[in-house]
Amino acid sequence: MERFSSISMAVVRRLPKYYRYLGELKKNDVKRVSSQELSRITGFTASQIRQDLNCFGGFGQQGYGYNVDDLHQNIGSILGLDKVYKTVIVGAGNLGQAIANYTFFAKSGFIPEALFDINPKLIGLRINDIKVYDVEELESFVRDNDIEIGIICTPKNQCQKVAETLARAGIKAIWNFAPSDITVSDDIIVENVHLSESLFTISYLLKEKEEVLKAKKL
Amino acid sequence: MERFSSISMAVVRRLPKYYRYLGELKKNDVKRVSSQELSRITGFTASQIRQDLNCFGGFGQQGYGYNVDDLHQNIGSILGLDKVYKTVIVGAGNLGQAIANYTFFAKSGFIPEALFDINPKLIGLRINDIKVYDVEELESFVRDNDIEIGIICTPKNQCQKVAETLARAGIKAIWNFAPSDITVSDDIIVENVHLSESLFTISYLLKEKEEVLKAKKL
DNA sequence: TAGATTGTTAATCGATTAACAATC
DNA sequence: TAGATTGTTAATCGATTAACAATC
Repeated sequence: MERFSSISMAVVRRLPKYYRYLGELKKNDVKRVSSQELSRITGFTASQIRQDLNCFGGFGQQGYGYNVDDLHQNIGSILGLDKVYKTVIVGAGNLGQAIANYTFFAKSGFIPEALFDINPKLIGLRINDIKVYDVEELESFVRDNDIEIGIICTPKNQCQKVAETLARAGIKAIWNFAPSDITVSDDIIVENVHLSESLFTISYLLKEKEEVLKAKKL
Repeated sequence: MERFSSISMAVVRRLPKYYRYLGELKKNDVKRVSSQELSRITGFTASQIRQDLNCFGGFGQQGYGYNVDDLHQNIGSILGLDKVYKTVIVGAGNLGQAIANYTFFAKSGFIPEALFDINPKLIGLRINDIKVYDVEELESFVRDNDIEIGIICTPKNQCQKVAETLARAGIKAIWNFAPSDITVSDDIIVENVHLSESLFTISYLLKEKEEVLKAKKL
């Protein structure tokens, strides 16, 4: 995926964290917060936080800090959370069902309009009131319903085919949980969630730690 | 989590990708590969690949490249994939079940020994032949069975409590899928999978793209 | 006004890329 | 030997941190 903006991905990937912590402050009725306090909460430096926020505008006020409500709403809007996105979930196994049942996504504006599967036992079921369709109907469904985001929860061997179908139907973004990279046109946004890579990082760190401890003892 | 090693996390997080692509080359009976070819496949630069690999040793040979089998095995061993890790999954909802059913993890050496839940309807069930226990038994189970990795698949409001129980029982690493950060002793490895942050990144990029297109048309 | 804290520039640090001698 | 490609050093680039004037 090509990018045109000057905002670095490092900054973009911190925004959801700010958003989440600000949401918590808001829930606790905190009205103002300084970059120093945000630093304590998030673990980023105060300087970095001020730099990050200033990529998008001067949300703060000297001597005061940031208004929690305002900043929360502003970041939400920067993240595009003030609109609704229609999604489809392809693959109605455990993972697809988990996502269909995860109300937080729907609450955040990502609305699953349908699930798709090849398994006849699943087709026709309703999961969290979302209907499971035959994957044969995926292309027309996406096209006819102006679906923007496709969520791939199929096994590895299906994901490329599904991605191509979604691309043909005019999908704008793909959230891919299959443990394989997919190749689609450059103008479709692809976000991979490679769980095994996350898990392998754990085993690397476990091993590294063991080696360091061993070395220290000698 | 404190780290003592000089290897940067940027490098560590690329290792699983190398491992995966090398596994695919191996499956396709490719015997040797150059950094240039790996660059084409992975999208990293050839220079970066050589730098990364040389953090761990000279696996290549001038004029030849890298032996696929050897490199695959070496990176596997660097990642700690040549040993077996006992795990528990806390939370036997859709996500916990998805992970319990995901054979790839077990094949990679991460063996789920038990699931835990508070829901009496789930306790006693077997999922992919893994028994669901009452979460009350979590602490003693982890302690008595030398569990190394705890996988948290509970809702947000449970995860901190579960993390503390795991910590008390002597867990070495926590893989956290709950949409909240957990606070545990610094010597426990914590890997967070914050799905909403990944999703919000998509909506940011969708919005950014729209704005850029709009600006271009003016 | 004095104190606090931002917005922003400059300095530093770390990661990536380029270049090339070494060598298979 | 000639060609290919690594391992490694040096150069560049980008991201983070420090510093401080502006100002609420």
